Amino acid sequence: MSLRHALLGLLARKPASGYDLTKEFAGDLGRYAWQATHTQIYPELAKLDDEGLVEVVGQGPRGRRTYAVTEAGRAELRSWLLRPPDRGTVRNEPVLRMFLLSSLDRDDAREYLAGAAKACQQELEELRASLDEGDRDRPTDAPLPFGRMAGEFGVRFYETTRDWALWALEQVDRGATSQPSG
Amino acid sequence: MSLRHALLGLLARKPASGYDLTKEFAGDLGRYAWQATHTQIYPELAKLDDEGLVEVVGQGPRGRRTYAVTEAGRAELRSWLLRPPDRGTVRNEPVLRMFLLSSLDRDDAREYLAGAAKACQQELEELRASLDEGDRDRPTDAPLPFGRMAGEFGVRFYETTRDWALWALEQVDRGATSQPSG
DNA sequence: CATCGCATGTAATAGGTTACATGATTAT
DNA sequence: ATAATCATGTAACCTATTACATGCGATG
Repeated sequence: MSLRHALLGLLARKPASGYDLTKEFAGDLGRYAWQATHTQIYPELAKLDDEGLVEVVGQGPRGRRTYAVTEAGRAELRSWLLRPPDRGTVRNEPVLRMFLLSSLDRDDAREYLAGAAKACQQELEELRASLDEGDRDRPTDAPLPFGRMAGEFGVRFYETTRDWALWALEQVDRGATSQPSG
Repeated sequence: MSLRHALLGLLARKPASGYDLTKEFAGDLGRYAWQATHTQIYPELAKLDDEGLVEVVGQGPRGRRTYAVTEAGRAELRSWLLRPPDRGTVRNEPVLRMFLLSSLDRDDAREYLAGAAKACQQELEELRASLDEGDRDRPTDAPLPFGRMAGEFGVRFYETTRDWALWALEQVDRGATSQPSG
């Protein structure tokens, strides 16, 4: 179960409420690594509290509860992170779509791949611009914040996916010339 | 729901039994795009059959049933693939781990990142060798099979992840010099 | 005093995993 | 005979999504 470790990891950086954590998942974290919404997060925080892995360290207006990770929680997080690299769950819908394309009509596949490559390129440019902006406001030798690491992976992942789509497009076209009858 | 479309896509290439499909998910498809086991696949095939998206086209020993996609199923698959690029579910545990590293002790993070980069490199080399071998047995201008596309994405994904890990390692080290007290 | 954002939750349903279970055929 | 592989399934449990629901506090 990765959600609880994601929560422990976020709280290990600094105490936060379920609401704060929900916002983090709505950003780059949720976009490139792991999705979650408040309906999962609140019950999971309650469970972690029961198990003594997190604790309430402050209360605020509107019933706000600020959680922090406990020593036990920190130990659990560390042991999870340093466990041997069991290859975890991978479910990537965009990639699945690309796989399945090969089972379709050539013209449809070509159109889709070209569109996908273009869309990647566009998202890439937007993301890169937004990261560059953030970098400008930060001293060059400061340690990178959490979100910046996420964004960097996003950039590289888009580039990779785009290039793969272009490559796949070539393969489809090559199939078209070698099998002119189908 | 992506599983049903994965099944339709596989069957659109050629008719197969639940058992055959299970084996496909155990390979590169399940490794880079979408995981599934027989306990999900058999019930889903039954549902697709009820809905008229697939049909039984043959029986074999031990109760083996070979399914094929129907015209309705093919239409559903096509419409799913060509639907506007709603950014789908992303849950990638290895990437999540890397994100959370920044919340840990510097020495642990450094060790993990170096290990992860090395492991990526190793998997990459194995995969690349296996793909090269397959390529040798195939005519140069033949259309690439399904699994080959998957493998290619795997190679590129490993390269990207490895390079990102090395970059992240540099960031961690940079943090160490700029904040010698922590 | 209306509206927006903060902040929390529950319930129903859908999707996915693990454990359990059975039996036929083929290879040794 | 025995074991391995083929081939199917069910049940219990866990994880995730969608829809519904409530109320406080700040801003205009």
